[in-house]
Amino acid sequence: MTPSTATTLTPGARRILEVASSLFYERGIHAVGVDTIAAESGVTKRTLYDRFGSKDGLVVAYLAERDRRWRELVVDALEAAAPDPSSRVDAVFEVLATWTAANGRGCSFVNAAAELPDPAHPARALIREEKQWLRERFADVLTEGGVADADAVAATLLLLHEGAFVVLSAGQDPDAVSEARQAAGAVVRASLGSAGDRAGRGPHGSTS
Amino acid sequence: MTPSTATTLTPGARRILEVASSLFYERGIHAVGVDTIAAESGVTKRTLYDRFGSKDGLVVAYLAERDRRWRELVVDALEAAAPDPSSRVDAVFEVLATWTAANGRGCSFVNAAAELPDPAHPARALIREEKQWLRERFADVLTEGGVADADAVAATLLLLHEGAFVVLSAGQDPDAVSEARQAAGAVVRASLGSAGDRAGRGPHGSTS
DNA sequence: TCCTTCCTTCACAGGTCTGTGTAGTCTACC
DNA sequence: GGTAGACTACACAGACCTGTGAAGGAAGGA
Repeated sequence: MTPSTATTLTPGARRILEVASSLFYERGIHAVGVDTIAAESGVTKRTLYDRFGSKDGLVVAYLAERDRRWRELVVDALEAAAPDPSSRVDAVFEVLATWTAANGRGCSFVNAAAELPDPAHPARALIREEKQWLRERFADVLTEGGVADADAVAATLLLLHEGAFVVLSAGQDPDAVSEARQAAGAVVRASLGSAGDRAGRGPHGSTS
Repeated sequence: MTPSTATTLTPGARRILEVASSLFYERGIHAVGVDTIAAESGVTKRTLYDRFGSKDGLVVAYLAERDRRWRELVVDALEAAAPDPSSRVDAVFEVLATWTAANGRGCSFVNAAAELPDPAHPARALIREEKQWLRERFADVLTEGGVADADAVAATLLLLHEGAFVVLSAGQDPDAVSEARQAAGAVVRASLGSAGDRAGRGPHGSTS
């Protein structure tokens, strides 16, 4: 538990960030004005600009804070899981299930990317890194589990993970996460199977 | 080839829709004002409101038109493909490759969903139907190909398809679509293998 | 000739947006 | 007592937002 970014904030700044985080996520970034954020934080606009410099600065802080909280969950889940690749990958998808249960509006990074087309926007780097980080966690788990083509399998797992987020929120399929979880399990088992023999049962074949 | 929605539009309305489509997609819906759209279409704001009623009406028309064009591509590709499930599923992912090459800002429906949180917004129904439609096309192809658990496999294919879109645009991984295409091929082959033929190369084997 | 459709021109209402300038208060700490 | 930091209060700039009202021109069909 390293002292988080949140700890270094002044009380007003922390309230601003909490309110902004909630409003940006629920309503969208462009749809929420700084006046609203300041009012709901019980703070003046002056304070908001003194703390975060600009609306963009606040947006970046919002994404960074969500990123931090989510990574913490993933890291903790990976440490708590049984050491075999199937269990560890499944733990990541369980975090997704928990996270989406409390965050019904999809992935804040994907949503932010939709609203911030400028590739030079500082938030875009955060978004890119978030996806890459998860992919690397998958690859680590698979490599440590002895999977040969860990990078390729990790790529597939990332696709399933992100696909679940989108199909759940935009497509409104309530089973998306559990579908992804099952498919991920099948992919991991197939990749473990192919380490020894190349047969590979189907992704929807018999489970335990 | 049924006469499309576009054909019934007046010349001015068609220009408005073309411009709005381009601007909404490239910059986002909230970020583009009706003044800009009217000006770039060489049309007055009055005409825009006479044709589409409101900005929301124009947004719905924009999404419906993109939906129509994309479905046309998918239907054509499915008809042109060899009749086996692997080829037909691959054809859908080839459409995705073509489409994303010309549409670098991700899925317009996912982006719209990010900007339109209200579940009652008419665009949300379009978005939900679009994802469902693709899933049903996958399920049809698999059922006709004799796959037993066609629905579950179709769900996985949809996850890979949507995941590719997101990882490409938000995650900025240029290989996302081809990764999804390969993974989809492996999933389909595995599901076929578990029905009849036992070919089952690994999930990351050679593709043609 | 009349009527409809499409579109133009232009002003305007009423609001919201991000961001700044100025002045001053309260609290904690040295 | 002095000082620094956090915060309030509030007006304001300048731009942009969606949407409407009133009046009229031009083309094509009945």
